[in-house]
Parts: sequence; structure tokens; C-alpha cells
Amino acid sequence: MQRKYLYPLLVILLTLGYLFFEKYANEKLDQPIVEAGMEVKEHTNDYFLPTSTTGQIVHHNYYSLSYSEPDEQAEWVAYELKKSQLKNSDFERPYFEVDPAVKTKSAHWRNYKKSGYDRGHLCPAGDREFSKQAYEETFLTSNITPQRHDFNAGVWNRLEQKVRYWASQYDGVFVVTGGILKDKIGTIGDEKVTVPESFYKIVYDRSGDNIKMLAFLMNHVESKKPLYSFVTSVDQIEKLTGIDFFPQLEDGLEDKLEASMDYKEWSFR
DNA sequence: CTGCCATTC
DNA sequence: GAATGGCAG
Repeated sequence: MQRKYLYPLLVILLTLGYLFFEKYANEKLDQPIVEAGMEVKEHTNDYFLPTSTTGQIVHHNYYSLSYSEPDEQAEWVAYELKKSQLKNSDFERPYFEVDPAVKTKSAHWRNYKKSGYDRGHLCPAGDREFSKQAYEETFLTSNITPQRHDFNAGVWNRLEQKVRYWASQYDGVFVVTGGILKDKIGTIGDEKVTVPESFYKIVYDRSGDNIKMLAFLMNHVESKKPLYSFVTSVDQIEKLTGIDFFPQLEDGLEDKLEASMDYKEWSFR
């Protein structure tokens, strides 16, 4: 071969090799060790996880939860939403599956069928569109709660979208969310899945110098009120749930952040 | 985006 | 249950 062809050929081979790696090798690396939902990670980034009042914390690949068997749902679901994870992939919605990682088995989706309530995601599917695996992992019944459709598609959806906006503005946020299980409006299905009377969501931003935290408490009713009118303190949610949020924070900082109802640092655009 | 339901196989 | 299509906020 003539020497003058060597360099272009090398470039082409390297390019093809790189493209191949991008398409196949990365996918392989990204695969779970076992099927979605099966894996319980040995450890996770637990520096932001709340305490469990039920003693059953489950770690999935892209979120963690504390399961309450009497309520047949999680008392909290916690995850980090990174700015780099914000994508729209339009994956096909799969069926909901019983979470095999929950010892007592999470509720079957049939409890929700014709109940009049939505299977409302706690970790939103829309927050996990960066990979098919991450998306499908949100369709475990340990990640859902009965929600009125107008609420889920309304004010709760608005809040979820605002969280995505904040993740884009503040280079990622940590999110903890769940229903206030002590106050139930009723139950649905044979397994008596608790229908919470209200829901909370806590957003924590430690990306910049300005560490901040914001908590929302929403009655389980659709509302057209602005999101900031649902702001409360983490302390208040701790009183209602018995959960200790962000116990890993240095006490002085934790006390300050969790007592605050100040939302002036958060953009409600 | 958040979802449910009916039809057909 | 899978696939399709319609509907609603």
C-alpha cells in the first residue's frame, strides 16, 4: 500500500471504531446486571436519602424508595435528577410490574384498574427518559400511588415540570416525594392501597454555592393556584410523616434548610 | 407532559 | 397480555 493512503485510512478506521463503540459497547455497559427491577444495589449514593419508618429501603438503578407494606406504596421515593439526564425520548409505556425487590411484593396494578384513580408515578417517567431501562424502571408498582386524574395531570404535573426546569437551571436537583400516608381518604383494590389525602415533594439543590431546599405540600385536589402557594417547610413534612429527611447534612445546615419556607431563590418563571 | 379505556387478536 | 387507536386536562 502506498504511504499516502495510510493516514486517511487510519482516520476512517478510528471513526468507525468509535461509532461502533458508541452504539454497541456503551449500550452493553449501560445494561443492568439483571432485569429492571430485579437489581438491588449493594450501595447507592445515600448521602441524600431519608430515614425509613418501615425498615424496607429498596435501591433501584435510578431511584431508591422506602416501601410501606400496610399502605402498599412507598412512603418516599428519592432520586437525583441531573441536568444531563433531561431528555425527551418518547419511549412506549410498558405495563406496570410488581416490584420484585420489595420483600412483601408491591401491589398489583389491578388494584388501580377501574378504581377511578390514576397510577400516579412518584419518580416521574418524564424524569427518566435518558435510557429505556431508566424509563421502564419507573413502571414498578412500588413507584406509584393512587391519584385523582385531574390532580395528577394538573397541579402535580405542573410541579413535576417545574422540577425539571429547576434541574436545568441549577445543574441538577435531588428530589424526595411521596404521599402523606397517615391521612388517607380511602383504599383501592383487594390489597387496599392507601389513597393519600395529600402529597409532598422536596427539592434540594446543592449544585452551586447557594445551597437551597424547597418543600411542597399539596392537598389531593386539583388546583389552579400558583405553585409557590403550596410551599411549606421540610420540618412540617417531617411532622406529618415521621420521616427524617437529609439526616446526613451537618446539623446546623440541616436545621436551617429544613425550617425554611423561603422560596425567593427559586425561579417560578 | 400526565394518564385511562375500548377493540381486536 | 399485545397492539392499536381514541380521548381528556
